[in-house]
Amino acid sequence: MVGDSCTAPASGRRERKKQRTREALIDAAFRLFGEKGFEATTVEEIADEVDVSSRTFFRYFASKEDVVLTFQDEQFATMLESLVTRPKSEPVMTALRNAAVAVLRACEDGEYGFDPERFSCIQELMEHSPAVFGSSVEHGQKKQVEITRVLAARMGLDPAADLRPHVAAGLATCAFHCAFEVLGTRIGEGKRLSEVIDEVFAVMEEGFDGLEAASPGSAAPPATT
Amino acid sequence: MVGDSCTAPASGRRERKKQRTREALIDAAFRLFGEKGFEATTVEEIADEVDVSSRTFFRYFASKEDVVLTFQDEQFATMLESLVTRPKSEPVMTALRNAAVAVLRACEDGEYGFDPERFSCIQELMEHSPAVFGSSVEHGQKKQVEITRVLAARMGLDPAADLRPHVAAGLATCAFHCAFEVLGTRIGEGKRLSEVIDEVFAVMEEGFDGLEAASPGSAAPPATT
DNA sequence: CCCCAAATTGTCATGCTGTGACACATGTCG
DNA sequence: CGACATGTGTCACAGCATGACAATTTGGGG
Repeated sequence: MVGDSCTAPASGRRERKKQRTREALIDAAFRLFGEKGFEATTVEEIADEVDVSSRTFFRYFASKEDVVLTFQDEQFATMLESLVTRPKSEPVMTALRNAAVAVLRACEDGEYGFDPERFSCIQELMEHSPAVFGSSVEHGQKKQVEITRVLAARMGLDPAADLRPHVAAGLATCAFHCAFEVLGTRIGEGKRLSEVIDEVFAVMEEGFDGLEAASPGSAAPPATT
Repeated sequence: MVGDSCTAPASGRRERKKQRTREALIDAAFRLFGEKGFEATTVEEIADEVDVSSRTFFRYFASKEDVVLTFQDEQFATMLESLVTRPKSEPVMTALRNAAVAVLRACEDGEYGFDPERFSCIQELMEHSPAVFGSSVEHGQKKQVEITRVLAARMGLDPAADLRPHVAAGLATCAFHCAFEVLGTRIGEGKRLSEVIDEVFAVMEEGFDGLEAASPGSAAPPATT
């Protein structure tokens, strides 16, 4: 127990099987969610589809929502990576904006390991299923503290002593929520999420009252990566 | 059915009794939540305390969380009222800031119908109970569209055609989340929520990168009402 | 006063989520 | 192969939430 050297010590076979089961559960879940909707799909049905017991499902996922959240976690991790990669010369909001746009583009275009089809499926779920929407918002809010940490480091501030990293991280989360909400209105029709979030960040930087507070330096263009 | 003249047509008595039951349920719920925590309290216990069946509880509240959300709804309504009262000369963010600070002060000081004790009780619940926190965030996100409507009207914009009211409303929601989160860290120790949210708005207006983007006109002081 | 109609409530039944306990079997390693 | 660990199925159970129906209370008239 002391010398716990390996992260995935178990010999390959077991681990691979678990991974396959997990993937199978995710696939089955998304298929059923797509066919019958999230609420109308029971855990038992998902488990049956993969031929495991319901109990086993809950050994892989803490809840039905967790299957969907899994994905959000990956996006989130990618966003964080993208964020730390941004040159320190960029203003904070610009870095956040570029990181956000980058990760959404990746999801939409299937770069990295992302599956565009599943991405849009999740968007559907978020719009039509309150439970998914709710848990996603909640989860995002919890994850926000990680953004705060990264930003604090980037800004050279102590998150326990300065509000700014918290607010900056909050604005990023807010941008996602806004973009998502707008996507469901007439403004967002036919637009891609990455596009909309870019516009949201633009509005944040420009301000609301006429042209009163148009920022000086940081009117950075969308960035090509 | 056509000439539906009355809002509360039912003869006063019935209505009053229902109201009493409702209040009793809320009181019992908060008392138990305070004693044993939210998750450890079952609906049955709450109902028993008031001597009604569990089934009846669910006729008054859609869920256990709903008891807490009831409150948030009142705060929200008050905030909206406060917002429409703000002079149109104020910049949007200033109006939001003043409205937010006003409603939180009211909660803290027991103005209007607010109960300060219950207010702080809810804050406790939000910090210690994921379910409450989650449903609150979710609920707030849903209510945000109402802020968007009000702001759009104030700004003279069509919310279906312009991003700005959506973003402004999002920033307000974000300010609440941030303030709340910060309250749990060392920065917020001993501070009142109204104080913290005021600071959060200040940071939003000032920007993050040194003094680079300090806003010109709208550095409004906290406002005394 | 008494009966009718409407609203409120209790009871019962049911489905689903999520968890704990325990036995079984399957993979792992010496 | 044998000892051990790990994953899985089964069973049991608690809690949330909802539908259906009967019983009760309440309010309004005749």
